[in-house]
Amino acid sequence: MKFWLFKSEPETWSWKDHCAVGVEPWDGVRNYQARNFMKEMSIGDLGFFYQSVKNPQIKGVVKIVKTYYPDPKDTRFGMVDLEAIETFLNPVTLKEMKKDSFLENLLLFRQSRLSVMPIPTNCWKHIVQLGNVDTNVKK
DNA sequence: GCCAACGTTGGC
DNA sequence: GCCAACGTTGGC
Repeated sequence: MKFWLFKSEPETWSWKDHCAVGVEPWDGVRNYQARNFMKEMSIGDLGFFYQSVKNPQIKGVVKIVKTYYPDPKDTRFGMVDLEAIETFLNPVTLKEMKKDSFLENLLLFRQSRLSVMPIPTNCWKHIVQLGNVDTNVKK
Protein backbone atom coordinates (compact mmCIF):
# COMPACT_ATOMS: atom_id res chain seq x y z
CA MET A 1 0.00 0.00 0.00
CA LYS A 2 1.17 3.48 -0.85
CA PHE A 3 0.51 6.95 0.54
CA TRP A 4 -0.14 10.17 -1.35
CA LEU A 5 -1.03 13.83 -1.01
CA PHE A 6 -3.63 15.78 -2.97
CA LYS A 7 -3.76 19.57 -3.09
CA SER A 8 -6.85 21.68 -3.46
CA GLU A 9 -7.62 25.32 -3.00
CA PRO A 10 -10.50 25.68 -0.56
CA GLU A 11 -12.34 28.04 -2.88
CA THR A 12 -12.31 25.43 -5.64
CA TRP A 13 -12.92 22.30 -3.60
CA SER A 14 -12.73 22.19 0.19
CA TRP A 15 -12.42 19.34 2.65
CA LYS A 16 -15.92 20.20 3.86
CA ASP A 17 -17.19 19.81 0.29
CA HIS A 18 -15.50 16.45 0.03
CA CYS A 19 -16.88 15.18 3.34
CA ALA A 20 -20.36 16.27 2.29
CA VAL A 21 -20.34 14.09 -0.85
CA GLY A 22 -18.19 11.23 0.48
CA VAL A 23 -16.76 9.97 -2.81
CA GLU A 24 -15.59 12.36 -5.50
CA PRO A 25 -13.48 12.05 -8.68
CA TRP A 26 -10.16 13.92 -8.42
CA ASP A 27 -10.30 15.49 -11.87
CA GLY A 28 -8.81 18.57 -13.48
CA VAL A 29 -5.17 17.54 -13.07
CA ARG A 30 -3.29 18.93 -16.08
CA ASN A 31 0.27 18.11 -15.16
CA TYR A 32 1.99 14.97 -16.45
CA GLN A 33 4.01 14.30 -13.33
CA ALA A 34 0.91 14.49 -11.15
CA ARG A 35 -1.00 12.35 -13.64
CA ASN A 36 1.71 9.70 -13.60
CA PHE A 37 1.46 9.44 -9.83
CA MET A 38 -2.30 8.96 -10.13
CA LYS A 39 -1.72 6.10 -12.58
CA GLU A 40 0.38 4.37 -9.91
CA MET A 41 -2.39 4.42 -7.31
CA SER A 42 -4.18 1.25 -6.21
CA ILE A 43 -7.55 0.76 -4.57
CA GLY A 44 -7.11 1.05 -0.80
CA ASP A 45 -4.13 3.43 -0.98
CA LEU A 46 -4.53 6.44 1.30
CA GLY A 47 -3.89 10.13 0.71
CA PHE A 48 -3.79 13.39 2.61
CA PHE A 49 -6.19 16.15 1.61
CA TYR A 50 -4.00 19.25 1.59
CA GLN A 51 -5.54 22.70 1.50
CA SER A 52 -3.33 25.03 -0.52
CA VAL A 53 -2.94 28.84 -0.75
CA LYS A 54 -5.27 29.87 2.07
CA ASN A 55 -4.02 28.64 5.45
CA PRO A 56 -2.07 25.79 3.89
CA GLN A 57 -2.62 22.64 5.95
CA ILE A 58 -3.57 18.95 5.83
CA LYS A 59 -7.24 18.54 6.65
CA GLY A 60 -7.82 14.81 6.59
CA VAL A 61 -7.43 11.45 4.91
CA VAL A 62 -8.91 10.08 1.71
CA LYS A 63 -8.91 6.56 0.30
CA ILE A 64 -8.51 5.64 -3.36
CA VAL A 65 -11.73 3.80 -4.25
CA LYS A 66 -11.35 3.79 -8.05
CA THR A 67 -8.12 3.58 -10.00
CA TYR A 68 -7.08 5.89 -12.82
CA TYR A 69 -9.50 6.40 -15.71
CA PRO A 70 -9.35 8.92 -18.56
CA ASP A 71 -11.09 12.27 -18.55
CA PRO A 72 -13.57 12.29 -21.46
CA LYS A 73 -12.91 16.04 -21.84
CA ASP A 74 -9.17 15.43 -22.39
CA THR A 75 -8.05 11.83 -22.68
CA ARG A 76 -4.38 12.72 -22.23
CA PHE A 77 -5.31 13.19 -18.59
CA GLY A 78 -7.56 11.40 -16.13
CA MET A 79 -8.68 10.98 -12.53
CA VAL A 80 -9.06 8.66 -9.57
CA ASP A 81 -12.01 8.53 -7.17
CA LEU A 82 -11.36 9.53 -3.56
CA GLU A 83 -13.46 8.84 -0.49
CA ALA A 84 -13.14 11.06 2.59
CA ILE A 85 -12.52 8.70 5.51
CA GLU A 86 -10.87 10.59 8.38
CA THR A 87 -10.80 14.21 9.53
CA PHE A 88 -7.84 15.66 11.40
CA LEU A 89 -9.08 17.07 14.72
CA ASN A 90 -5.80 18.96 14.66
CA PRO A 91 -5.08 20.01 11.03
CA VAL A 92 -1.34 19.90 10.35
CA THR A 93 -0.13 23.21 8.95
CA LEU A 94 2.57 23.67 6.34
CA LYS A 95 4.47 25.81 8.82
CA GLU A 96 4.44 23.02 11.37
CA MET A 97 5.63 20.47 8.82
CA LYS A 98 8.46 22.69 7.60
CA LYS A 99 9.80 23.01 11.14
CA ASP A 100 9.67 19.25 11.67
CA SER A 101 13.09 17.71 11.01
CA PHE A 102 11.39 14.35 10.53
CA LEU A 103 9.71 15.64 7.37
CA GLU A 104 12.47 17.72 5.84
CA ASN A 105 12.69 16.00 2.46
CA LEU A 106 9.04 16.05 1.50
CA LEU A 107 8.32 16.82 -2.16
CA LEU A 108 5.75 19.25 -0.83
CA PHE A 109 8.54 21.70 0.01
CA ARG A 110 10.86 20.96 -2.86
CA GLN A 111 8.29 21.12 -5.63
CA SER A 112 5.71 23.57 -4.49
CA ARG A 113 3.68 23.50 -7.71
CA LEU A 114 3.09 19.75 -7.82
CA SER A 115 -0.52 18.99 -6.90
CA VAL A 116 -0.35 15.20 -6.49
CA MET A 117 2.65 13.49 -4.91
CA PRO A 118 3.77 10.42 -2.95
CA ILE A 119 4.40 10.55 0.82
CA PRO A 120 6.98 8.21 2.34
CA THR A 121 5.46 5.73 4.81
CA ASN A 122 7.40 7.01 7.83
CA CYS A 123 6.32 10.61 7.11
CA TRP A 124 2.74 9.45 6.66
CA LYS A 125 2.69 7.80 10.08
CA HIS A 126 4.26 10.84 11.68
CA ILE A 127 1.75 13.29 10.18
CA VAL A 128 -1.23 11.08 11.06
CA GLN A 129 -0.13 11.20 14.71
CA LEU A 130 0.17 14.98 14.61
CA GLY A 131 -3.28 15.23 13.04
CA ASN A 132 -5.18 13.32 15.73
CA VAL A 133 -7.63 11.53 13.47
CA ASP A 134 -11.39 11.45 13.87
CA THR A 135 -12.98 8.67 11.84
CA ASN A 136 -16.40 10.35 11.86
CA VAL A 137 -16.05 12.60 8.79
CA LYS A 138 -19.72 13.52 8.64
CA LYS A 139 -19.71 15.30 11.99
C1' DG B 1 -1.22 41.71 -3.57
C1' DC B 2 3.39 40.39 -4.76
C1' DC B 3 6.58 37.53 -6.67
C1' DA B 4 9.35 33.15 -7.36
C1' DA B 5 9.10 28.83 -9.55
C1' DC B 6 8.03 26.40 -13.25
C1' DG B 7 5.18 24.44 -17.05
C1' DT B 8 3.54 25.50 -21.76
C1' DT B 9 3.36 27.76 -26.13
C1' DG B 10 5.00 29.41 -30.30
C1' DG B 11 8.40 31.81 -33.36
C1' DC B 12 12.53 30.98 -35.48
C1' DG C 1 15.40 21.92 -30.89
C1' DC C 2 16.11 26.31 -28.54
C1' DC C 3 14.48 29.83 -25.88
C1' DA C 4 11.71 34.04 -24.89
C1' DA C 5 7.23 35.18 -23.55
C1' DC C 6 3.51 34.17 -21.06
C1' DG C 7 0.26 31.97 -17.77
C1' DT C 8 -0.55 29.54 -13.45
C1' DT C 9 0.37 27.94 -8.85
C1' DG C 10 1.06 28.73 -4.33
C1' DG C 11 3.77 30.66 -0.29
C1' DC C 12 4.18 34.69 2.19
